[in-house]
Amino acid sequence: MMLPERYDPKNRELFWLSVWEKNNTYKFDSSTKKELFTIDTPPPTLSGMMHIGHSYSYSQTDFVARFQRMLGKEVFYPFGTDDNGLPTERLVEKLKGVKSSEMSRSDFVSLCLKTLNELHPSFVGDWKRLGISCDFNILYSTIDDHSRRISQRSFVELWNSGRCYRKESPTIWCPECQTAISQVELKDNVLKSQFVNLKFGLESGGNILIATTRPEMLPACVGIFVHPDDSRYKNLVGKRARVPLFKHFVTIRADPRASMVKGTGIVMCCTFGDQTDIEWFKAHNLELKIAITRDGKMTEIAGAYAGLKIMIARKKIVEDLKSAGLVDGLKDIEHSVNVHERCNTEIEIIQSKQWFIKYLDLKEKFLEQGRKINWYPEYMRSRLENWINGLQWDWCISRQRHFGIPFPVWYCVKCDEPIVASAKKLPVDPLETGCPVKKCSKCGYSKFVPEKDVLDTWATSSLTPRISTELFKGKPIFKKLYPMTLRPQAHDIISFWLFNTLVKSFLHDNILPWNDAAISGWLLAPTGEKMSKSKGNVISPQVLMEQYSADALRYLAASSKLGEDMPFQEKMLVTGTKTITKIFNAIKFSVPNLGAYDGVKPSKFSIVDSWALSKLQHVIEASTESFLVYEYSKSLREVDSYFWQIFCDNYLEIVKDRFYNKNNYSDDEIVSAQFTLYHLTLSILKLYAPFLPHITEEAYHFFHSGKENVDSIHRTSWPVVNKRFFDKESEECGDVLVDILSVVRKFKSNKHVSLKTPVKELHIHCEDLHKELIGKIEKELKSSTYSEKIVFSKNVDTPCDRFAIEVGVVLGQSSPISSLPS
RNA sequence: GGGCCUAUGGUCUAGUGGUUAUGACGUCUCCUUUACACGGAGAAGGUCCCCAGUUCGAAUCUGGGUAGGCCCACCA
Repeated sequence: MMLPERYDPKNRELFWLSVWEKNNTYKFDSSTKKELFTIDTPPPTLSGMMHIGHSYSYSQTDFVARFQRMLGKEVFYPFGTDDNGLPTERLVEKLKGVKSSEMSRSDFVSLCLKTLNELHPSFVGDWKRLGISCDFNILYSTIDDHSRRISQRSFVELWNSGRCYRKESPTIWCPECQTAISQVELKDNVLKSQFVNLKFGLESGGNILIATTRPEMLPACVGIFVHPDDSRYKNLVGKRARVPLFKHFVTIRADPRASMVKGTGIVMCCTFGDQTDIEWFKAHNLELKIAITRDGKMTEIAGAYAGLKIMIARKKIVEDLKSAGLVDGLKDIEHSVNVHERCNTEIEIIQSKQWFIKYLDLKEKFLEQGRKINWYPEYMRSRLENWINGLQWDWCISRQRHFGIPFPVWYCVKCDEPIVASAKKLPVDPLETGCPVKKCSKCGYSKFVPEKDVLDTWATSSLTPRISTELFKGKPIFKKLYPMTLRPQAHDIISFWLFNTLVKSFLHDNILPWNDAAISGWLLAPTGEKMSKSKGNVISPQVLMEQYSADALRYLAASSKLGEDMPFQEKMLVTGTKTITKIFNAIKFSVPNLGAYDGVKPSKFSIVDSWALSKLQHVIEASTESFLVYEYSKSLREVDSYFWQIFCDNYLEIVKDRFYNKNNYSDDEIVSAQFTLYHLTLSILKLYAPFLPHITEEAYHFFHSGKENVDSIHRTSWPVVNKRFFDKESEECGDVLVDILSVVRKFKSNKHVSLKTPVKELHIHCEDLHKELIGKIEKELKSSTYSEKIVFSKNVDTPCDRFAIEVGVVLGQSSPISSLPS
C-alpha cells in the first residue's frame, strides 16, 4: 500500500465519518448477549449550534463509551435533544421574530416544531463531526410523542399515587416570562438598590422606623414584626401602626423570624415580598393583599400607582414618601436578589394555582439514594446533599407557557375537580381532545375546561433513562437497559437534572436511575472566567475543528481531570495536532518494516524488544485502571508518555538498525523486531483510539486491519496485559541502554555536533553486574550511539542518570562504520 | 452565613509520606539524521500560597490563616 506523504485531517476525518455511518460501526445490537454498558446521554438543549462546552463534555463521555466498547461490552449510547419549554420558545421567538404571547398556542407550537425540524440536522451534525460514537438511530426529542407519552404517564402515575397536587398558594413567579418557575430556576444577581428607612405612625402616637428595599410593596403590607426578645420594642407588640402613604393600619406582632440586628429591628410583612413573608402569612393568618400583577405591574390597591411597572412605581413612591417627610435616611446599596436564570428578571411571589410534586417529606430518602450512587469524583455528592438539605418548596411543575408538554388534565367547570387522562390514552393535548368522562365524579356536573398549562421541562428531562430505554420496549433487552450504568453530566446541573432524575426514579420505581455518575467540569475562557455571549469570549468549536481537527479538539478535552474546570488554551490544540502527526509518521515508518510480518512469534525476543514490551504492559495496566474509574486524562497521559518517550524517541531509534542492516542480525532478531513492532504499534493505536478515533482508524488501515480482520479499530478489543511480557531484567537492561545513550547524546549536543557523529571509543566504567547487561545489548548500544567500539575502562567523566555507570566518549573514526550510509 | 473544591517554574499542569518535583507550551543553544523540523538532543527557569503541628522524613497528612472558584442560603 502506498502511504500518503502527509495526513490531511480535513478530508480524512470526513471520510472516516462516512465509513462509520455506512458500516454502522457504533450501532447498538439489541440482540446482544454481551455485558451492557448503558449511558444516559445528556440531551443538549437544541440551539443553533453545538457550543465549545458541549464539545468538551461530550468528548469526555465518548472516551469512556469507546473504551467500554473495546472492552467488549455492548454500549447503549443514545442521543436526544432537549427542545421544549422556555429556552426553545426564546430561540424560536428570536429566530422567527415573533412573540409567543401574541400568537395562538397552536400556531406558536407548530412554528416551534417547524423551526426545530429545520435546526435539528445541522445541530446533531456537529456531534457527529466531533466523532461522538452515539448510535444516532437511538434518537429522541423531549417534545416528540414518545417523550410526551412517558412524561404525561409520569404525571398520571404520580397523581394516582397521591404525589401530585394542585393548589392555590404563593408561587415563585417570573413577571417577564409570565410563568411560575421552580426553586432550581433561580439564581442570584447583584443589583443596585436603595435602602429606605420609613416612618410608620403609631396609632397611639409617635413613629417607628422600618427599613425596606421594596417600598412599592407598602400597599400589600399586612403586618409588622419584632423579635420577641427585643427589649427595645417589647412595648410595641399588640399596637397598631399606620402604613405610610397608604394609610391602612396593621398590627405589630412578635415573631422569632424577625431579626434584631437587621435594619432597624422592625420589619414589615407584605404578601409577598419574600419567603419569610409567606411563613408569617401562614403562621399568623394574615390578610392577603396583592400589589403586583402577573405581568409585573401594580394592582388597584396601589391606588395612584396602579398600572405602573414595579421599578417605576418604586421610584415614584420613594419620591412621594420623601416629599411627605416619611423618609428618615436613604442609602444606595448593592445586594443580591433572586432572578430567573433564563431572563435575569427579578422574581416575584404570586398567589396562583399550580401543580406540585410533593417531595419535601422525602428529603432523607433522597439523601439515602444519593449515597448509593458511585460518584466520580466522590466529592461531587456533597453538592447534591447540600441542595437537598436546602430544599424549601415542593417541586412546582406547571408552567404558563405555550410550548411544552401539556398536562393531560381537564377541570369540572362547577367544582374545579381535576379529571386526569387514563395512562393508556397518552399522549393527549386537552386543548384538542375532549374530556374523557361525561360527568364529574364529585359533583355530577357535565361541563369541563382543559388545563392550559404545560409541564416544566425538567419534569420531562428527568425521565431520560426511561425515554431512551423505552425505545426498546417490547424487545427482550428492554428489561436489562434500566437502571442504567452511567450518567455523565457537568457539575452545574447536579441540583437540576441529576436530582430530578433521582427523584423520578425513586417515586416511580424505587430504584436508582444509574449506578455511576461521572461529573465533568467546564471549559473556561483563557482568562479563567466562564464563557458567555455577553462577555464576548465565546469560542466556536466548528471553527476549531475546521482549523485544526476534531481529534485535536478531543485531545484538548482529554487533558483535564474529571470534574475540574479548565481554561481554554489554544496551544493544547497544537499539542493535539502534533500528537496526531507523530502517530501518523510513526506508523508510516513502521509499516514498510512490517512487510514480512506474518504473526509468527520469534523463538526468543531480543532484549530491547522485551524491554519495550514489558514497559507496554505497565502502560496498559495503568491506562485501563484509570479508564475504569472514568479518569480518562490519566489514561491518555500514560499512553502519551509511552508513545513519545519510550516508543518514538528510543525504541524506534534503537530498532532501526535491525531493519537497515539486516545482515548484522540473525533471523530470530529480525522476527523479534517485526513481531514487537507490530504488537507495539497496534497496542498504541488501540490505546489512543478512544481519544483520537480518526487518526487511529486511518493508521490502523495502513497495515494492521488486514492482519486483524476487524474492519474498524473501534471494533477491536482493548489491549490486555500479557503477564508473560513482564520482564524485569530486560527492563533494567533497556534502561541502562537508554541511560548510556542519553549521556552520549548529551555529549554530542554539548559539542554542537550531529547525533550521528561517529564515536571512536565509548568508555564505560561500571560494576560487573552491569557489564554483563551491557554485553547483552552491545550491538544496539553501538548502533544507536554510532560507536565503533565499547571499552570498559576508567577513562570516563560523565555519570549516568539512574545507574552507577560512568561514560566517556571519544569522537572520531578509525574506519568506516557499516551502519552509516555512504 | 453554610457546604465543597483549588493554590506547584512565565503560562497550563502531573504528583495521596522518602523522586535530582512530572509533562506540555514559551525562552535559549545545538543538530538539517533514509517516520516526523508539527522533529531530535540539550540548557536555563520552582521559598511546591503563608504559619504551626504530626513524623527520622511533608508538595503530599492535621490544624489555623490568606487568595480564588463553584453551589446553596440570606437579601429588613
